[in-house]
Amino acid sequence: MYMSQLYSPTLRETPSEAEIISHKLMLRAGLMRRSAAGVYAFLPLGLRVIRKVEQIIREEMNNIHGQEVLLPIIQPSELWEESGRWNDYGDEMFRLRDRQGRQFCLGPTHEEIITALVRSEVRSYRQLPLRLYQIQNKYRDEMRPRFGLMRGREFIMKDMYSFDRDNESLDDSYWAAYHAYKRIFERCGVDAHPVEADSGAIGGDVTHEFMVLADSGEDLVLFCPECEYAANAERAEGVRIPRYTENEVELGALETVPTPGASTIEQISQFLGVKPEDCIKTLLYVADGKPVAALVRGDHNLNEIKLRKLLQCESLDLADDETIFRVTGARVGFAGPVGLAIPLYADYAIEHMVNAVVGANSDDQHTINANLDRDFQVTAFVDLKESQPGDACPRCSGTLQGARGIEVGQVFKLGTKYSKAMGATFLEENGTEVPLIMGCYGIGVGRTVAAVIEKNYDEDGIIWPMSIAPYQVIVVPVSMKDQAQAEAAQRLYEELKAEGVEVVLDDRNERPGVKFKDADLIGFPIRVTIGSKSLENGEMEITLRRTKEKTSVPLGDIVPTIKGFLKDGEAL
RNA sequence: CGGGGCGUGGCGCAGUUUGGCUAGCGCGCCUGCCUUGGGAGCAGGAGGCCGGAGGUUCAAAUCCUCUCGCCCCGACCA
Repeated sequence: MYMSQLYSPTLRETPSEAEIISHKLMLRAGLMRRSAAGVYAFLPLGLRVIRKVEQIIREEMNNIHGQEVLLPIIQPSELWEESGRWNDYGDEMFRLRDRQGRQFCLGPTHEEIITALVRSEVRSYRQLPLRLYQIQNKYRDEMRPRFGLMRGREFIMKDMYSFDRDNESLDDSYWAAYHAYKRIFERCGVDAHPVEADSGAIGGDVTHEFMVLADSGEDLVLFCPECEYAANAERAEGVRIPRYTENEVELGALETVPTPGASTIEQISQFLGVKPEDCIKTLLYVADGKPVAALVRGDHNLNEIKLRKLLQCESLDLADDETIFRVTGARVGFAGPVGLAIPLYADYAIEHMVNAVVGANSDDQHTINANLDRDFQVTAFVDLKESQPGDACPRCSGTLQGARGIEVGQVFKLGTKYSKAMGATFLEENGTEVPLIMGCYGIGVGRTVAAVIEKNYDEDGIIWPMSIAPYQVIVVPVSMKDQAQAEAAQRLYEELKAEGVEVVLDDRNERPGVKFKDADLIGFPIRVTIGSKSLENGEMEITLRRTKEKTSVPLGDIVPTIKGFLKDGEAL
């Protein structure tokens, strides 16, 4: 490809729309352009990178006996009604109608489609296991698209779905995908750490997310430096520490004190001169229409996912003002466990609190010296708090540390959630009809590209790993006006192309500084510079993008040297 | 959806508070000369009904109303 013809408009200045490094660089390097919020067009260089990542994924999926399919993006509502998600998905789903008024959606994911496809064809255990995957656009009307490819409303995703006859076989599928993922990200030149995760709306129990650690990540990952434990903070388990019994503690007298207008923990602790960790936060929820209370320590946050899982409910919302008044007899901010006649679930940490400050269930009043057993009982002690760095490791005696992570992939064991709902069954050897056991395995392709850039850049631009660089080499003659340079460049370009090297010739009549800046910005791993002096000495100069290391190489050795770099591309 | 901010040539911005006559600057773009190892220089030039619609006014980028779009922070997301 000639640089003079390449449609890759580079920008000197960063468009104001971009905030994080990968987004800025993708726009500046001319990889993509925005079309609407969370919707991007890929330009030739950007597309080449995307295609390379897809190809790596494809190879690794094929390796574990995945078979590629192409599924509809426009999906009929009926299938989603079968699984129950036509309602559950809510505003996040792009919905549309055809001219007859039939309802469709732009597929946010493809469990329904694939399950429908498989149920009509798979009849027997002899056809299992089956692993199908697709790489294509998905659509989610995100409440907040942001950071370029990081969170788009239209995005490219690889999804594999596995169908197995039993749990052992599902295990094989799951771990095959897990290990394929490790290879995929490694080949893409980025460290992605598997961490325990929550399965969210997709359902299922066992799941790992693959996280690229970067400050721009949207998730908080907690990991233990002492052992292997690593989890998304929303999933990380709390630890129940046994209650001391030997230590006698002086219990203060229960007393209700006025706290006018102090309804937040911060206000209360300030007003009463106590620490937030001496207060109990009483949160009222309505679960499937019934009120429940969740207690966490004042300095902790409640993890709603944990509460939802505990209650096994369909709907869970913070109680509205009216409900709170009905249940507690007070405004928001003055609820407490003492005398509250609804189920009370308390986080483990509550068990250790002595002489706590709690809401008095009466406007502008709190109760001090509230103590477990003597003043209130709870329905159960459970893990409810949002885990955070500094918490105890649930697996060993270590202390959890935190880091931001970009979720580039996730693997789930789905079980029979979809196959049962949609009647996807097969006949076992003994003739019984049972639902298929499913797993699903996603990778955000665009997000992976963004994550790679977040981890591979410098002040001059992108530093592509060789494996996914849009082109491997750029040949830069310092001056196109110099006949000898231009010809030597052209010759090298042809030679490299003939050798199968992906190469761009910067044939523009630009000053060298401009060419170098563009080459660095776009991030070609290898640059061959052809200047008059070195050429007279029968040499050219090879510069490696990542290290900025320059080597003068005799003309005859240029091609072999480059091929050598390509062979051990990981080093770049 | 709640809070904040921004829409002015392709990109980055000034001008808006205190309306005023041909709407500016840098970069990029076009032509010519010149230059060629890190985004050169000189000269000439093209390109914007100031997001859109109403309104106020002798006069609106500037004031008022309504809209549309985008970005950031936050709210059970790959």
